[in-house]
Amino acid sequence: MPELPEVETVRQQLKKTLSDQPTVTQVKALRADLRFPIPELSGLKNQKIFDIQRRAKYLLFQLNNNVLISHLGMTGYWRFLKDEFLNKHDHLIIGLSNGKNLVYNDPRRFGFVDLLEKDNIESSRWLHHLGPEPWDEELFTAKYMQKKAKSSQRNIKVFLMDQEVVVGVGNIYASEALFQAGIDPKKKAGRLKLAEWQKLVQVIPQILKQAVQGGGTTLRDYRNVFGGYGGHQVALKVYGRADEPCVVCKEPIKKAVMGGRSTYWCSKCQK
DNA sequence: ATCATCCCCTGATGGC
DNA sequence: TGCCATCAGGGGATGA
Repeated sequence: MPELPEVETVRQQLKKTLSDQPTVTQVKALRADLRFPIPELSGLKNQKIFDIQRRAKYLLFQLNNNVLISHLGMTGYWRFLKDEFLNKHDHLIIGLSNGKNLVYNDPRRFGFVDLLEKDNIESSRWLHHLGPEPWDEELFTAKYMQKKAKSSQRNIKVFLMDQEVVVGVGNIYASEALFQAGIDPKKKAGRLKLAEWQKLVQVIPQILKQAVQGGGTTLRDYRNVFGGYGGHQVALKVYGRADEPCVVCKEPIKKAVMGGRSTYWCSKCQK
């Protein structure tokens, strides 16, 4: 479900809503596991949530002694519980000192939570292998990408979605970025010219930022913290638009499965 | 080292 | 209406 822009939207909304830095008063897991077992969370009690951060597609709840890490998988979302009514697939409730209850809902349970020790979370099992943030101008450079792709036989679409290469780009924004950069998704990553990497390195952060500004993309499941839809789906140029005319040249948009996922592109604009 | 495949799970949709 | 197949935005584990 959520790629970087959706997770970032949720982060910003959570951070704003929890700006009073509440203390955890109660934690209740309604089942034993999501994608992975839900760890013992009673230690969160009496810890203050003083910041909400993001790394890749992970949310990081910064507490006094721990970091609660949350991945939304395909269908996970956080919201604030109204009244006492629980929904189907509510799995985790975190009671807070400000009277709010934070709830995690995830129908497919591809998401998960874990509790990390505070120091060195970058070396944790969830984060240690991750590539640079696309907004990191120091690390996410054309040179870096070219080197990383040097011996890769994979096509560029699949390569861009590899979180070890660069984080946050999922299936939607990979197609969108390649359209914006004018690059054929079938092209082998190892054969891109430096100029093409430069274009991609410029376009990827741009596309992700625009999507955050649009409140993320809701195609089916994604909901923000207030239960609302994203707004960015209207701005997608190729994703989900098979057979529709290209917004630039009117050529019908192509669709094919690459790396097991639907990929959309314009065969005239992307070479 | 690199990469394809399988799999976790529910729900929406469309064809018959 | 029911039944069935297909598909969905992620990514860890496995093994070639």
